[in-house]
Amino acid sequence: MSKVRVRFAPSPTGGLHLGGVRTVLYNYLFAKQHKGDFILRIEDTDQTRFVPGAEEYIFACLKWCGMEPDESPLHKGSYGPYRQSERKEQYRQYAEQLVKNGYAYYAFDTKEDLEKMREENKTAENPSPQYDHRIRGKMQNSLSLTEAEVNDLLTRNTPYVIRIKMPENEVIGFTDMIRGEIRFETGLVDDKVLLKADGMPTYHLAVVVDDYLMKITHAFRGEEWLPSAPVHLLLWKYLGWENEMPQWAHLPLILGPNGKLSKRDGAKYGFPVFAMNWTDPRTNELTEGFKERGFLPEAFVNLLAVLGWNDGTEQELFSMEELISKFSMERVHVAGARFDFEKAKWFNHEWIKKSAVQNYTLTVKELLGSAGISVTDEGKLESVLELVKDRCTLLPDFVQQSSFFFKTPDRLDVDAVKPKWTADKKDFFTAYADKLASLSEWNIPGLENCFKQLAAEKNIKPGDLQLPLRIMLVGGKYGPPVFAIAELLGKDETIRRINNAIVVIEG
RNA sequence: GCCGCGUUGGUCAAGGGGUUAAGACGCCUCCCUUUCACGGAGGAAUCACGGGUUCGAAUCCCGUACGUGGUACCA
Repeated sequence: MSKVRVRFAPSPTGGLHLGGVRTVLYNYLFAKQHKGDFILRIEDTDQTRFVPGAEEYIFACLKWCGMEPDESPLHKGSYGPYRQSERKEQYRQYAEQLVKNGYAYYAFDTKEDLEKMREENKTAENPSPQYDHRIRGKMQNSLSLTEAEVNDLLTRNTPYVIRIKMPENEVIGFTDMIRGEIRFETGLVDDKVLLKADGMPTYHLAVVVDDYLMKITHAFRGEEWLPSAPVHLLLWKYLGWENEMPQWAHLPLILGPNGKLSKRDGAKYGFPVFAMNWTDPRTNELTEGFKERGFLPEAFVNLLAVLGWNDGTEQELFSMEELISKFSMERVHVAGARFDFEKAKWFNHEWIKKSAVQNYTLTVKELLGSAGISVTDEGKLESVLELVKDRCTLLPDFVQQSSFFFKTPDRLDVDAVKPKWTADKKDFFTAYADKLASLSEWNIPGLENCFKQLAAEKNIKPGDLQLPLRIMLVGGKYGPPVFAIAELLGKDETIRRINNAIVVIEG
């Protein structure tokens, strides 16, 4: 069997959203599992939709997710170029070959002609008339015109497209790796444009030609492509490559709160839809990314992998390596899956807990930096992160959970203490600060024993003193166990915070 | 409208003729912890509907409804 080769073929028109990343992921997993190649091909045949920066952005997203292509415009391979715009000259010959063999034809209809045709044939029962076998005889094309007329138009450089000639009455089908047998009636499909007037191929021609030329063995794409599958099927056949056609799988859609997930949903419901922040260079509109929201790439990949796939066991947390060995296209769910941001957050929380803190120390350090807290002692940062990671769902949560280790709180939640504040308590804390100064064992048991002994001496329940101490050190009602905080804060800082807090509370 | 694909709890889902219909997220209760979490123990679903086939159907077949995608010289 020949080497597995799969491809992801985005058009560089904007951000890369969830569904796109999942398509990449399934391609990548399949390729790596079979020791095959993962190819990135840029489908930039629509020059009117070119967006500067979009291609670089796609590479950045793939890199962040840990899915490097084996071949791409940036990774050398023997099947380049990997941008369809740079392959432009290759497509025409295949389109012409189809015309010559009677499988396609020239069409000279202008935009206005097409509009007119749609307008005239539009009825309540048929709101969107197609350019198909019933209509083509009435249009301006090499099927309806005489050879002389066609030659005349051609010599006068009349713009034309090449359309596939769909058979009137055939049934064509294929076996989808996920869905099984799928059939279509060719008479119901329109004569899709294969080569545009500007000489660029449409997706339909380009995908077939390039998949063939690049020796793609398996083609995975979104379910939205299923309706045009008969066109591609016929093209493989008409071009004489039927035996080399890749195996296909059409991946289920990822849905938003209502309907297909769109970037608008993200803005509307407050969750990211793109892998990374994307700013549209034309409108300057920013669409939030999972990365910037504080997701770990491991979590992002994990949650995407199980949105539509599972291994049949109860396992939910998978590393990339596990996914590579366990993934199977046959176990991909057929139905679309609704994206649930709450569950997505759960995955991130789990990955924060299970990862070594070194995995995100740098990111947290940057987050703290932009919150005005500069960390110089990275060893301490790591200890802090280890201590607080159970309480952090998204990376930015670390800012609140760890700031007070590096910076004396600006504001104490005195309201949490004042109502129950007494002279006895003031007395206790004054004495505790004193005793800490001479404490030899600066560790959790030492701090706690000292605290409890003193509380017993003063005849106060230790429980009544814990919250005030927390407020003194943290500023609020949150954070890890209070003696663990004191331990990391160190003797001087702990004593200073207690004494300062007494003044604030008394005032 | 037509065509394709789909339909198991709010969500992700296992299960593919005989099960008390797994598990996870979220929600609720309790335990742990006199912070917040983590962790632990519980609670809540007759598998869209209607017909078949069968001794028996969430599982097979047909229909209906609903959802979703396509119906561009966009991908």
